[in-house]
Amino acid sequence: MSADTAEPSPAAARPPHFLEQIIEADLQAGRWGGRVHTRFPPEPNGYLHIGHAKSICLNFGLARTYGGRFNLRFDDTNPAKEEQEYVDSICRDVKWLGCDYDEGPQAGGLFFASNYFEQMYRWAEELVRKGKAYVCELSAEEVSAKRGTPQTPAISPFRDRPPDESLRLLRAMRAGAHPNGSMTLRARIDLASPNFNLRDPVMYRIVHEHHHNTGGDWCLYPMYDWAHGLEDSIEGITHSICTLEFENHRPLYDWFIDAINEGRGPDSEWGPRIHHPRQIEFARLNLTYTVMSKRFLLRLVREARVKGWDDPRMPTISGFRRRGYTPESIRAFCEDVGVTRQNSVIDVGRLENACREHLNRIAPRYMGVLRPLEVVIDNWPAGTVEQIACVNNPEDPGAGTRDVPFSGKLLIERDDFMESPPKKFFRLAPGAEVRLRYAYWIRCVSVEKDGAGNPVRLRCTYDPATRGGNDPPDGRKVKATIHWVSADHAREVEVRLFDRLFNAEQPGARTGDQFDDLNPSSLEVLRARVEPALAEAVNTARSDEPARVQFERLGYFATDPDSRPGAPIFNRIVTLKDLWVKEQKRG
RNA sequence: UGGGGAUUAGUGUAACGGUAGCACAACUGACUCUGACUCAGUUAGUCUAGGUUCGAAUCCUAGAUCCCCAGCCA
Repeated sequence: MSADTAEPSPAAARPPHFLEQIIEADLQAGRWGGRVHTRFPPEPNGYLHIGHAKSICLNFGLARTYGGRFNLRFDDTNPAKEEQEYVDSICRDVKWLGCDYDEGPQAGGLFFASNYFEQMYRWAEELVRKGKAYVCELSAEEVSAKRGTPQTPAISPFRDRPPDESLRLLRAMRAGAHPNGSMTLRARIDLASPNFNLRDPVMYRIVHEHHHNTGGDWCLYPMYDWAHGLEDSIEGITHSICTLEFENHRPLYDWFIDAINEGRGPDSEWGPRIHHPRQIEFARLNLTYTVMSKRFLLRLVREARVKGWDDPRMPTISGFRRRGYTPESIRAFCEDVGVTRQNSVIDVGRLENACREHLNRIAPRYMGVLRPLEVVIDNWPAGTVEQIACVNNPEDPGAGTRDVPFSGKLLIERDDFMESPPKKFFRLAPGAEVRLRYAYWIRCVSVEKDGAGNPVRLRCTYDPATRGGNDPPDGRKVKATIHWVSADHAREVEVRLFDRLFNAEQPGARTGDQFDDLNPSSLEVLRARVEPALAEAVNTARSDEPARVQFERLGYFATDPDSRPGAPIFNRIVTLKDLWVKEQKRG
């Protein structure tokens, strides 16, 4: 298993990307006292997806590269959407990815924005007293109506309310004296700014709702723009990395911290200045044939179009985990796609490739037949069973061999036989000869069919001189090797095959509704027949991680948690590359 | 229409005034007891138009295209 540990050190092999360049320049300039401290700040309102994985790996990787720390922080400022279930799943996913926030050299810790509510509130009162914030009694609809246009300013009739009065109202808001939506605390910035985010943004709104962490302590909840920079500041974050759509929010991020710091200093009545991190934006990950929005994924789950957040077809981290992806391969993928400020769409095939690359190194091989076709070997000595030694992993010489029983009644893959094969079909056909992997060469002498004309049994002969699958002395050649199982020894197992969830490269591009591009047949469940050693290996596997194996010539498979003792279920993680499929599509 | 960003082979991504390189995809071929893996090779690119310069993907000017922004979401 030594191949498993070989993961290239990411930042070493390539030129530094723009974030690394920024950090190196900051380090060079002595900013932050040489510290690097990053964070991943999810809102617990859904499960993490592969796009989040990129952000997690980025933030954690930066901390690792520069000997810094990495925090996991829940940005839990909206109780209406957040749940403990999501908190739990996020913690698990981040750890599974190998980005440990509470153990190891990068451990910065686990935090909740909601634990800072008291501190944030004190700063809010400070801004009110400084005349930088005021209580506004406009309704949401009125604010919207008075937003103005890019050219005309917004209108806010309460912005000149005296600080004392705002302070009194703010305290009443906090005390629960007012219903949802009746008033807000707003920052007094610039009603005419072409950046709408600066048109006196809301800092606090009233939400009478139970919070997963603070329970009923608060009915006043901070908005993202007010809260986020403060969270970063409190934790001593140096580089606050977020996605491109927050670019227009950066002036606000800076404004709030500057507003708090105004008048602060060593001898100030307000206290010392607070830490001011730097927000930097990068382009989020997009994948072909994939929808990444949490809202949409939630809909898939709620409308039962998939079996849950961890359905192996979902682009969630838990979905990939259940499907059988390794964290190593997801990390390698995130490293591979790079970090820039350009919007892009990555070919989902690259994720699959990263997975194949890792699994090829570590997955033991077995033989299994998905759609069986019976083969009877006419000249096989009746009643005899031979044990065939099979290589466990050609990529890993230390993996050894196992015995697979061989007999006169076999099962092969339906796709490996064609009655009237095209020119480039090298497998079994009437009169044709193939190698059974590690076993013998067989020749098809006749085909038995059912009433509908479908082949149900192949009658073949074997060549004893090809024992072990080796070339016979007469110099004969075969162009194909196929997999097989002994019919009477094979175990039946459930296999789940997945196709992409969407038929369109960019779901929703056609009609505007991503649901219109859902692939109706993205799941196929089969009863497959596998060699006995596989069934045994699975029973002894650890339960916290799936057993991952290669079915020779078919793909990589992982045991699903639905498995029961003696009744394993295999998810196909990804197929092997298949040039024959490509050849067929070419026509 | 206002503001903020981005444009380099099919897709991604380097090159930071000095030979446009890499990965994936595609296509050839070699190897092969997995039509896998591996290896070798081929095709193919600086959004446009001007300018500065001995020299421009890089700097300047003008334009084009795409993305984001008018939640009491994050």
